[in-house]
Amino acid sequence: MNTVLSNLKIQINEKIYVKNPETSDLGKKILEQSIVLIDEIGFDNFTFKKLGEKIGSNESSIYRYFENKHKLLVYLSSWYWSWMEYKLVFATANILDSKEKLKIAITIVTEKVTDDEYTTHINESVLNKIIIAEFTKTLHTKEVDQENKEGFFLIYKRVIARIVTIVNEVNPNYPYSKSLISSVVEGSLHQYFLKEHLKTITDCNEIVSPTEFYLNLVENTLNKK
Amino acid sequence: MNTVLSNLKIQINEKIYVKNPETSDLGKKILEQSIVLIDEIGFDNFTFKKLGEKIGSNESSIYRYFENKHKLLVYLSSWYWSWMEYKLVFATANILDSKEKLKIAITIVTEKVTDDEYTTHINESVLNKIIIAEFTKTLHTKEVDQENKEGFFLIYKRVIARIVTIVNEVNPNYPYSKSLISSVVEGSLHQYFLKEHLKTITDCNEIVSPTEFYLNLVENTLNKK
DNA sequence: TCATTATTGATAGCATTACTATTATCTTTG
DNA sequence: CAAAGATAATAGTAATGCTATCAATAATGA
Repeated sequence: MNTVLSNLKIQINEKIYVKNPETSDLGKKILEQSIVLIDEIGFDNFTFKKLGEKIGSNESSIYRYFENKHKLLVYLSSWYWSWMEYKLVFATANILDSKEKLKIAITIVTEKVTDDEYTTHINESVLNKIIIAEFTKTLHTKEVDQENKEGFFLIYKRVIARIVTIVNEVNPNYPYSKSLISSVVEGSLHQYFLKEHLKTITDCNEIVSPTEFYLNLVENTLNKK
Repeated sequence: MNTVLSNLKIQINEKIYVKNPETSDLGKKILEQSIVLIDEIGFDNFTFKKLGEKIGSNESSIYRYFENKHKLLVYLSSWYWSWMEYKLVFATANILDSKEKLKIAITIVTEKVTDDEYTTHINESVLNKIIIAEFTKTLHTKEVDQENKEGFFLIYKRVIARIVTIVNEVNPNYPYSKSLISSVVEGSLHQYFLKEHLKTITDCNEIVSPTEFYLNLVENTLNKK
């Protein structure tokens, strides 16, 4: 069942890759080790040549899977948000109370990520570190509108849309549900970043979690009359 | 008085530049035109060579002012937040009511930016567009801790700290004032970005402003008992 | 005003990056 | 075992991100 699940849950837009990396050993090694290498040296210093050396393969072979490193990052991001969506749907299924459902959803997207043992070649915990450090770079390019049109960010937007739906159930009169949730999802990554690097402008630390902050924020915002 | 003000309000950390660009014509042209060029082609495609061509000067001359384009972006960001701090201090001076002061502060950091006529070589409106599109890139590098130690982000953190102080006046019992304000300042840039590029996950548009959303958010969060 | 110094411009050069192309080798699978 | 497909090795090219050198101006001060 595990394999069935791990195949089913992750569906990546075909335009993001040249050849589907999930279909070969080399492809999976590219995914696995690019996560490790980007975490190690940062996306800006990451090159296909260095990745090739790391996986004992050739630069040109990697180009057969991804046009460039930007697309690879978009792929990894899509994978991450797809996995997040899966967790979200799974955790909120069969929960009838909207408030409870929202609480679970906010927790899922803001809590600390641990590795999912069902996926062998992706370490979600390290991938999460990359998303915290590098995800904004997938959006902040001159090509964002074109890539958005091609559906590169669909899964990310769908994750947000799902939570927005729950917010609208909890409080149909609140007029900023989309901004609230996009702010929570993006902001949570930012709070994790600050907690690590700019500690003086966040309250999040070993004791106070981003989840605690955001649960409180969303509750106060929606339950106000 | 205007010149006095424009000299007084902007004080940039000396470690960010090789030679102070405010001290020469070429330096000012570098600042002025780099803003225009980064806005035009994006920071990723921006090079000192292209900037040199644009200002009719030489690549190597620009290197005498800034070590690399990253430092130039850090400089422009510092300039922006310094200008923002100035506006903030100015607008909240002599306001006695904390709630009113907070309202003004949130408005200042989230409202649409228009050009400040007192500064001749910086177009704040275009600079704001760059900050929306590129500011996170100044932080999301492998050198962030080192650069933070050297004070590269001091002004940004001070802007946030100032507003945090006001939040603490308004509601001394609210335990997440730093996360709230860092979330508002960063999130506001993000909402402007979404409004432009990923409209489906924000409520902000021509009618609803990020300022409206954030004033509501902060009010609901702090006035809850 | 002439000499010194600082600033800028022009040119060259080098290592790295971001690819593309070609050809050889190695695996599958029919 | 032959053909097709995937990968590896090598080479090459244009752009990037610099550094170094030297010449030409401009500013300054003795």
